[in-house]
Amino acid sequence: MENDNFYEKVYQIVRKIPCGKVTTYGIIAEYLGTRNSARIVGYAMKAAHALEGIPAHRVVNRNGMLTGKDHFFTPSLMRELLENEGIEIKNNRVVNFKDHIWRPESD
DNA sequence: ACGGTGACGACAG
DNA sequence: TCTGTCGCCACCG
Repeated sequence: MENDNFYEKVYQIVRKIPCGKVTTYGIIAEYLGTRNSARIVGYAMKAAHALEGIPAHRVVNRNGMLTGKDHFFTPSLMRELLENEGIEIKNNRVVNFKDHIWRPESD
């Protein structure tokens, strides 16, 4: 279904991210056909904070860094949620980031 | 209606 | 390798 709302498109993808996996803003933007709008994806995630069922903590930047942690209720929440799912975080970064990447196309 | 803003990413030095 | 700069564009006041 063509949804004109860019945010909603982003949310639909983020909702699909499996437990224990992560993806990046750029991957989502690219999958939506707007490779240069990764920034907008991040902006959308900020707004997603108010919604339910959006695992925003599973979206990190291209380096696997938790750049959005400051936008959570507490800065440590993002890390805690990921660690609960078996993802190890070291120095604000996902350890073995490559092994945890999930892509929308593999859904 | 319009300009500033930003949970990014690519590239130059 | 690491830091700085620039382009990108939907949203909000």
